[in-house]
Amino acid sequence: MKNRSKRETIIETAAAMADEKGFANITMKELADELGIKSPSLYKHFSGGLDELNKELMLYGWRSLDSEITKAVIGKAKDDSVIALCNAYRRFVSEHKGLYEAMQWYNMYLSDEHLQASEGAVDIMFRALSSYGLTEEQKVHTVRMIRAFLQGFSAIEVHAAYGNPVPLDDTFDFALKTILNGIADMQGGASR
Amino acid sequence: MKNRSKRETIIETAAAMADEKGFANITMKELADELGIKSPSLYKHFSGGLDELNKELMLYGWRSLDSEITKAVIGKAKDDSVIALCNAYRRFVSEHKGLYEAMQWYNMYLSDEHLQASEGAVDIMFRALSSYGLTEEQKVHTVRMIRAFLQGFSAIEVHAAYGNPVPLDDTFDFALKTILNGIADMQGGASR
DNA sequence: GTGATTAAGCTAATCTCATTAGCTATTATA
DNA sequence: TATAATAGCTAATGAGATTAGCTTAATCAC
Repeated sequence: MKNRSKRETIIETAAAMADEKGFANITMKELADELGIKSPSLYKHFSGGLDELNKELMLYGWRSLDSEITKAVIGKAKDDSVIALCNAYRRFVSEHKGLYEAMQWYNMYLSDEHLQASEGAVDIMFRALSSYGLTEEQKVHTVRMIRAFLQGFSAIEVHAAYGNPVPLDDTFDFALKTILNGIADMQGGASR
Repeated sequence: MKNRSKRETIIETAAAMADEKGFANITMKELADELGIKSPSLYKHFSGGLDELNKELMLYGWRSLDSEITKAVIGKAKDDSVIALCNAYRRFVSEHKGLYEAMQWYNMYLSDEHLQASEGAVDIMFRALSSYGLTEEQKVHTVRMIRAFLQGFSAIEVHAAYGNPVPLDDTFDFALKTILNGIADMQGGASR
C-alpha cells in the first residue's frame, strides 16, 4: 500500500495544488494544511525548503510530459509523429497549467537542472524526426523551432492573451503545417 | 531638468535593476535604497505597492519594445520587414532580460492589461504583413505563429537552455526562413 | 528483547519583506 | 499669507519561510 514515498505524495499534492490555485500561490503553509501536517514538518522531507520543492515539482512535470509525449508518438512516423507530439504537448499544458508554470518558472533560476530535465522531451522530438532524411544539423534546427513554437504558443494560450475570434486551434494547425512544409522542403529541396 | 516624473524615474530604475539582478530579485527595500529613500515612501508614488509597480514595469517594457520594433521596420516591406522585426524583438530581449521577465511575468496574473499592453507589438506585426496579399485570417495565423515563435525562442535563449554546439543564430535564421516560406506558399499556393 | 538511532511530527522563535498608520517638512496655491 | 497637497520619515503590523529544539514511534544492531 505504501509504494509511493511520502516525498512523492507531497510533490503530487503540490502539483495538484498548482493546477488548482496557480503555481505562485503554493505556500508551505497551504501545502502542509492540505497534507494535514504543519509547515515546519515539510522540511523533514525537503531540507532545501520551497526551492527544493519547486525544483522537484519542475522535474516531476518534465517527467510527466515526457511520458505523455512518448505515449503519443508510439507507432507513428514522420508528419503523424510530429503532429501527435505537438498535440500531446499542447494538451498536457492545458491540463496542467500550474505544473507547467513550475516547469517554466524554474527554468529561470537553474538552467542546468532544467536543461537535464527537459532533455527527455528533446530526445523524443529527435526520434520523431528520425524517419525523415534530415542531417543532424537540420534536425537540431527543427527540434529547436518546434520547441520554441510549442513553448511560446502554450505560454500565450494558457494566459488567453489572444484577443481575436479566429480559433486558436486553427492557428495551431496552420503553424504545424508551416513547420511540416519546412521539413518537406529540406528533404526534397535545397539539400536534395 | 525635471521633465521626467518621479514615477517614471522609479520605473526606469526598477527596469535597470531587473536587468541587473533579475526581475525576481526586485524588492521594495532594494529599489528604495537605489533611489535613496525608504521603502514606505514608494507607496506615495505607487499606492498599489509592488503589484502596481510590476504592472507599470510590464507596460513600460511593452512600450519600449514597441518603439524598438517600430524603428526596425521603418522603410521596409515584406520579408525584409518581418526579418527586421524579429531581429529587433530578439535583440531587445537579450538586452533587457530582466524587463522581459517582467513583461512575461505579469502576463500570468492580469491577462487583460497584458493584452492591451502587447497589442502595440501585435499591431506592428500586422502592418509588417500588410504588403503581402494575405487574407485577414491568414494574417492572424501568421502573426500568432511569429509571436509564439519569438516568445518561445526568446524564453529559451535567455535561459540558455540549448545544450548543443549548433549556433542559435543559425536556428533563428532557419526558423525565419521556414516562416517566410510558409507566407510565400500562401500567396502563390493554395489560396491563389 | 532491549538500548540506540532515525524518522517525522510539533511548538516556539526568528528573519525578511510588504504594507499600514501616523507624523513632519516643504511646496504650491487660492 | 493661510492652506492644502506632496513626499518623505519612523514605528508597528502581519504573512511567510525557515530554524531550533523537543517528543514519540518505529527500526535496527546485537
